[in-house]
Amino acid sequence: MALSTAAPRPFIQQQNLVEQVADYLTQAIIQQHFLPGERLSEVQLSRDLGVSRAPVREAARLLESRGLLISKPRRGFFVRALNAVELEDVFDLRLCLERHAIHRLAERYTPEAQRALKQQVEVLCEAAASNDGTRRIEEDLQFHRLMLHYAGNERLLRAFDDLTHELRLCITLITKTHEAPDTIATSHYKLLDALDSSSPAACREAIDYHIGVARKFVVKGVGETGDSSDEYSADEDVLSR
Amino acid sequence: MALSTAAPRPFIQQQNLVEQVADYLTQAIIQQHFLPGERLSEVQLSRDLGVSRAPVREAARLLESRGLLISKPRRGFFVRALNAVELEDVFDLRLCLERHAIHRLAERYTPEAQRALKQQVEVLCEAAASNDGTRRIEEDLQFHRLMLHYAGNERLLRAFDDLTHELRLCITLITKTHEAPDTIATSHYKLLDALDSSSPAACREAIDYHIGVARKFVVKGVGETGDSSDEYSADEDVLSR
DNA sequence: TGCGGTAAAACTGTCGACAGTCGGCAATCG
DNA sequence: CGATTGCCGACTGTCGACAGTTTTACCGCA
Repeated sequence: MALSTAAPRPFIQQQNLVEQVADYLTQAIIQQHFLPGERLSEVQLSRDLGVSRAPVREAARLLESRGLLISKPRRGFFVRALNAVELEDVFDLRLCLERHAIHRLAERYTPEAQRALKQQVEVLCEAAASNDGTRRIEEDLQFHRLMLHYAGNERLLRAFDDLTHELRLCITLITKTHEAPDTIATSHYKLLDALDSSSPAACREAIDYHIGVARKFVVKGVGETGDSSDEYSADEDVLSR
Repeated sequence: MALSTAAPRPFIQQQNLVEQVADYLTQAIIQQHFLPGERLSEVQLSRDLGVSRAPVREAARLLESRGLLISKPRRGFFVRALNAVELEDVFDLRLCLERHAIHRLAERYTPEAQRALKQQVEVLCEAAASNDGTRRIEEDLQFHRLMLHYAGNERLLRAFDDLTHELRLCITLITKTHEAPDTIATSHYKLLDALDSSSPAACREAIDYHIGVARKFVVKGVGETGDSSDEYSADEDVLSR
């Protein structure tokens, strides 16, 4: 939990402290330095990072809004642990967003978008071949992010980004699962082909298949490690207010 | 998924200062006490509300994550002003979410859901007849919230709630526009009929029409008042990172 | 009168401190 | 011996203060 850097004034120097702390926490969480369900102490973090509690609190709130942390009043922040149902919901929402995006994109598929996506697939394949699991995942997400971007709806992109944070929460669990580079390549080229064809049905089929595969991968991977019980989610009444 | 509202809530629930401030700010914003683009001073708010700056800052961060405020580093917080494009994006995303939701709901349309939605339409009609514009809007949103809820994807509901905050940002502008109660009634009963029919095509058509009408209403209303220039959005590169 | 530069004012980012609260532990009672 | 109650430590919620930066106001100068 506590990192080794015990210097009175560690690496962090200038720029927004809140963002730096947020980045640090994000990395620590998705790299499993903080385990799901683990409680994070504000003072402890302040000491470890050499900053006061204010930036830590604000960063924690930021991560809470991104779904990486959960706050219990007067108890503090806990690392979010996705159970199986929540994971299914995440992929269902992802399907919802990407279906919409690919249709919108097909309506306005410019050569520029085509070029950018094609290039990104190449980068992705390269990453897949390099055996760097984390980078492969990031490049994969970046491809989809590009799709959402060229779909032309900034708000849609933001919703996807919000979701992405939660995706990373569980995806990194299965970084080891090494998908064959050519499988990834064909999987993504299918999306490009569907876009080229301008056929809504083809687009939908392609994206459904694509996300279905990803979902199976992650759900299976998480299922093996076991979904921690959500002891912190105190059965909130979602209909209130 | 707990829809049992009988959860043992504590009788006295002393609300956080943060939440109280957030509620105050939210109300002040959607009631146009703070104008779009206006800068909010932390110290000013602290003085006015009789609290320190810490809760104000945290509340502002919260509203920022909800899209009601925008923060510029070392400049402070500004009330978000939606321009025409952003407004279109909001309704496009809403269409995306609700299309998905109504399909999921059609797959698992329980009598309980049917009853709850029907009842909510009645409440909505009553509100529409009462000439209370704000309440009409809230009951309308609550109907859609119920739809999303019974669709069975909590994450989808959260995405909708996030969007709702931005919807309120502009909807209240046109509170005066008084839609006829029977128009609202038929508009929503069409959704229920589509759900009863269990036909995906009918569901999609109904929700497309429904949201299309709402969109026109709001876009027209905002267009009249004029969309303030987004001088605070410093042309950020959305593709970075 | 218009303009540029400087200084004051105001504000945000950050910090340390205090008080109320929660969870755990131990002493007490049945 | 088990359950209950009171106490203790730790931690969060909140506060006021300081430093650096941005904005504004003012003044001299052309």
